[in-house]
Amino acid sequence: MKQEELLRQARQLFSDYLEQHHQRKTTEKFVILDEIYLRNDHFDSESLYAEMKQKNFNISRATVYNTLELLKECRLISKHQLGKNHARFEKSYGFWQHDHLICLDCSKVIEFCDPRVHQITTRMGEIFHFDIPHYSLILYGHCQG
Amino acid sequence: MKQEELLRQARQLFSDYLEQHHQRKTTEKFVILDEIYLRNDHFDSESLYAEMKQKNFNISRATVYNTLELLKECRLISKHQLGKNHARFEKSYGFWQHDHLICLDCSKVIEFCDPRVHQITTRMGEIFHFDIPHYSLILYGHCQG
DNA sequence: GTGCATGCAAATCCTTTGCAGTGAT
DNA sequence: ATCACTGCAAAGGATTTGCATGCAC
Repeated sequence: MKQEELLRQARQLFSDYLEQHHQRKTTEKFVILDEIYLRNDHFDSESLYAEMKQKNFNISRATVYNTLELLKECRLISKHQLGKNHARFEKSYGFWQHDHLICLDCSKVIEFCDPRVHQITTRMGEIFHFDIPHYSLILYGHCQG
Repeated sequence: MKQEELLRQARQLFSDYLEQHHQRKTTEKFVILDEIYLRNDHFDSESLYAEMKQKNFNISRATVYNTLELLKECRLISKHQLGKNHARFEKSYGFWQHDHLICLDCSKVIEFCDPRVHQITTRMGEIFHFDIPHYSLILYGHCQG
């Protein structure tokens, strides 16, 4: 799918979500969505905020955080808490669900998929009678090891 | 294994570790180790610190954090970053490695084991040529779901 | 005796909150 | 016209740091 088409659909999904949840469709929210879907990396809130400033969008940190929360709720982005002061976000609409392998030396992030992860969440949900809408799997290692 | 025997071995392992890493064997470090091995829960640094205060051990937060770090390095405890301001520790010597399922509603923590987790870490290590000494798997769900 | 570890408090980091003003409905 | 959303700056909580003192070696 083309990048523009993906963004168009993401905007539509966000718009629908805001409507359903009686949230106002502000310019700021959509500017932030656009910015995120232009990026292809694992970014943090500060670098997103900095990029806004640099492009002369007068958007506050509070709004960045509020919008990231909304986008997370409607699953247009995913958030990964890689460590205490190390939260990272990435766009998720139109991409495969995946997990992360992080190098403890150079902080390189590798994405991987393994069907067994889903099997585990399903099985544990059954065993303990939990509905499991979300999980976090992060492998920490040394590259070239 | 009896609790006292487990603690005795943990103390010995800690002592050896400190010696090998040229760290001083202070009273504070061993008092903290004892305190942790008396507990059977997933605790945070503040509750450990509070318990010290309550028992009239004059130990500072700095020392609590320093010692937790050392105990983590020598694998006598494990640390789980359940969310940004939500780190939890538990003793790990003499216990099976396990992962966690957390209820988003009542914060209940369930421990589980699944051999597929280890298979995944091994496989990804092979594929990406990483040495993977550590990982984190946390499932977030709703109980009674 | 030397100098690393400790206690204390201030500093730090990311994130959240309070408030007054703005703009979406 | 309403009142939820925004920008700004100050507050917040967990953890780290700096410095003077004390204790392990």
